Amino acid sequence: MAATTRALQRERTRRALVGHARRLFAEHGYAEVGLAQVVAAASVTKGALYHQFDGKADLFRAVLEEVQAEVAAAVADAAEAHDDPWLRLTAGCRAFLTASTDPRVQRIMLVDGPAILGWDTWRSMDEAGSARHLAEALTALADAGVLRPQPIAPLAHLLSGAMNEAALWLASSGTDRDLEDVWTALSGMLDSLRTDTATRGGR
Amino acid sequence: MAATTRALQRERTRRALVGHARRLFAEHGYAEVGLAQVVAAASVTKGALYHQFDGKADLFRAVLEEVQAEVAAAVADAAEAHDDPWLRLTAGCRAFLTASTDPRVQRIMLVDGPAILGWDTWRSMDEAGSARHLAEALTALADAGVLRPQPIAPLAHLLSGAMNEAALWLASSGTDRDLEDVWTALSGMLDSLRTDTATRGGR
DNA sequence: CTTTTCACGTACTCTCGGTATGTGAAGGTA
DNA sequence: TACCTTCACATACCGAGAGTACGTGAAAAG
Repeated sequence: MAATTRALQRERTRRALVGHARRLFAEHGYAEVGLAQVVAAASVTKGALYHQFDGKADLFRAVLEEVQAEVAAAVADAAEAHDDPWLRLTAGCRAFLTASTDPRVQRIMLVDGPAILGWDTWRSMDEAGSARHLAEALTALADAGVLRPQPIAPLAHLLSGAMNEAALWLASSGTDRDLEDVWTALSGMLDSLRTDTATRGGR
Repeated sequence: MAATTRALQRERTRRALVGHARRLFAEHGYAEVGLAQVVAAASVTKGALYHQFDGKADLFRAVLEEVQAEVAAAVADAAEAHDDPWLRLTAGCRAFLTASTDPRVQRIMLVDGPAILGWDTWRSMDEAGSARHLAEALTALADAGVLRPQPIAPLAHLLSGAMNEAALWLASSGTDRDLEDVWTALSGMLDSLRTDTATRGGR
């Protein structure tokens, strides 16, 4: 296929646009960033942007996809470091909490995302990312009989929402102490889902 | 005091603007609604709007305050119907879930709010509303020894986030069955916070 | 009755997302 | 290698909508 010059250039331009847009959106918020700033930072013009994307919202969507993919990868890495399904769940949750506390992630993924793309779209994108790992981990535990029999979807949404909000709070006023307190409380919630009532280590 | 003609007229105009803006914002979303539509619906002009508000975002803030006040009132009403602190908590949570499932509330309070005003501002407004009732209920239970000793703030944020997300999910694809499943799962989480491990009735 | 204030209307500006069109190099074809 | 097509952009422009400057008439003050 020759790795055509055109395809390479196209990909470089796209990378530049997404990269700079991501930085600007994260720093100032979607509404405060003009396309003029983005194309200037990427050293291209609006023509290039509209050749690659359908518009500002579509550019944001590409940025969000990248951010969510990275968070999902962090969650997956943390989970795959363990064999025990329960540890996979807790390690994944902790990794999500850590990754989502990054301000560069938050504004894009948790604040602007739903408002720009609509909640339904945001939801489906989220479930293609880290939320899928959560649902899968819960399903595996339910199948293994570790969790009390119950519908998974409502549980996954409750936990996902809890972690999203906690991450925002931690980034806003969070100390290391707050992170540990959140984790203790969240661990307690997770433990309460188990069939055995014994509390496993919180840390 | 005399209830001046001017003050009355001013208040009527403000009411009209907030009321119609609320309906339009809820129906189409903040970004899709122009100020021209709002002032036309309220039968005034942009001059009136900018005389009463600092701009579009400030108008939205007034709308959000009204919505949050109503939700908070619903929560407070439900809680005050009970004397037992635990029932006050659960009834308040259930009321919040019900009220927040209304699409007219969601888009303004849960989706657009944080993005338009910024998460910090949205958070402080939320804590002046229903989130305050949640924190107070939890504090009362902790003081009474019903809850295991633990920091309240992280817990309140986890629960608040869980309910926000659950409400959005319920409105999006929710049946009555889903509502009950969410409530069962949430009740389980709340129960797990108690000193006694006995599970009280979920309904 | 004069003067000031205030609530609002009118007309304008200006930023910014989006579009229509031009252009030159890459890549296929004879 | 001459020609033609495609593609990845650049340039110039348009329209919508948020925000502003200024005018006005009725209410309140004196």
